[in-house]
Amino acid sequence: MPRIIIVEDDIYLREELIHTFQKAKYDAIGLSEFENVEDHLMKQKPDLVILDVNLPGKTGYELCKSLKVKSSFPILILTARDTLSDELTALGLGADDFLTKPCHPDRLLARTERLLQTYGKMRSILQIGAVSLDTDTYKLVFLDKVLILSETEGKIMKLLMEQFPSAVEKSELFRNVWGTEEFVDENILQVNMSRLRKNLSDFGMDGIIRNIRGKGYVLEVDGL
Amino acid sequence: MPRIIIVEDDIYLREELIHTFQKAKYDAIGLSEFENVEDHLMKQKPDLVILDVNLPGKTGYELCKSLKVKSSFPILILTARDTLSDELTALGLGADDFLTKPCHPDRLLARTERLLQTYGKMRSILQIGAVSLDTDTYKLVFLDKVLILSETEGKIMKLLMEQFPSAVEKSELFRNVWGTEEFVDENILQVNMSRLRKNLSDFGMDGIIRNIRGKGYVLEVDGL
DNA sequence: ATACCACTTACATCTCTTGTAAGGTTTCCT
DNA sequence: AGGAAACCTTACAAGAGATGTAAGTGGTAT
Repeated sequence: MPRIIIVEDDIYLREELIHTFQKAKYDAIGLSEFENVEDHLMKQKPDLVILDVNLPGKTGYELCKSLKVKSSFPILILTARDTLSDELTALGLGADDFLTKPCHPDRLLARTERLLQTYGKMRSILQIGAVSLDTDTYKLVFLDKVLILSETEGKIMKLLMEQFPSAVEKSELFRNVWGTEEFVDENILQVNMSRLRKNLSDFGMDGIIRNIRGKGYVLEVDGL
Repeated sequence: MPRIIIVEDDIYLREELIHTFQKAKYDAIGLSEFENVEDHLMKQKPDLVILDVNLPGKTGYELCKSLKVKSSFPILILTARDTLSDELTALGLGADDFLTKPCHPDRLLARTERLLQTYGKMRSILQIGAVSLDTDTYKLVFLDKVLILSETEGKIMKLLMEQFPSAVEKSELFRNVWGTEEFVDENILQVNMSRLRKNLSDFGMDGIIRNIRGKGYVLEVDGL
């Protein structure tokens, strides 16, 4: 049951949308908090997001832009602003579809369904900016180039991308990559970090893994 | 330069569309033959297809449906029929977007651009019905299950899917997998076919590779 | 019936990945 | 400045997985 998060401040419309999606067998959730929408959203791990444009605080456009940088779920913008320039802005910011209110439920459902289908094939793909990683095969794609990482390096990269822009603690790396919290030998992590960095560097992604002394590692994806 | 194929029987509109896309730095090609559109289209290896609905011969809907079974490029339906039911039909058949004529060039370009961006991540994916194969990593996906093939088996599978529904000759397999036309030892092909079939069978795709005595092999994807 | 083609299994080789070891470099604190 | 702790790098060897060879079985067409 795909999870759809609805970001809409009009309570009445929000409930209506939730109802529409729930009737169609979706796990529809409405957000009623408009502070830190971004964090709330990410925590819910949505399969798709419906976004209004006129929101208290950050606009839907700003939200869309920053969500698209670090997420890989589709975003559908639903708004009362119906000019071409609104549509172009939305699509330009990475929105996957743009519909205007009022919108027939069937149209909304059909568009939603189609997006979920398209993105279904990419369920295993993590995305940060122009970089994407297939977590099944550890295929890294960046600027039309492809690099296939080995299993260990891939797992490290996966963790770094999942937690971006936060840092990943060493203990967490040990737990997730080697299955043990007790990192008897720190060296093994360093060796693999070294290998991964070398590969990334040859690939054109120099210096994107930064060490945090005593803590762990972070991804540094400013330039990309 | 992404290649866009335009399937539209109205000459005037077709030229206008081609011009719009060419100005936007696309490799835009119009189809003027409406017999065997499907074969013509596939030969051009498009990155995206713009499809009219009212065509001589097969309708755009029929075309869309059969293209979607064997291809992996996005399809945008552009039509004068503007009812909700038309849109629902199109989306239901797998169309990636639905726009009505007359359509502002900027809107068309923005929608096209977005589709190309979304599908860009899947450039390396072959698709036949419910089966897909990533030709970089040889990740095979079928019914939410994932199987990662070894390089040799993956290359064989790739050829079979690329040429579907035609057969692949043994000489072609030797050329593409082992880099030599002269198949000194036929056994190596048989061994790898055997291994591939075993893996596919365990994966729930039993008997989909059929031998053609003296010729080669075909994919048999009726049931899937 | 027989010759040809296709299929299968076992085994050895090879490649790629991983962890270990050892030595070097950077950073931080006194 | 000096030393310790944390981090980085390179080389090497063991291990796992993939590939090709060999040899024998089974099926099909004439």
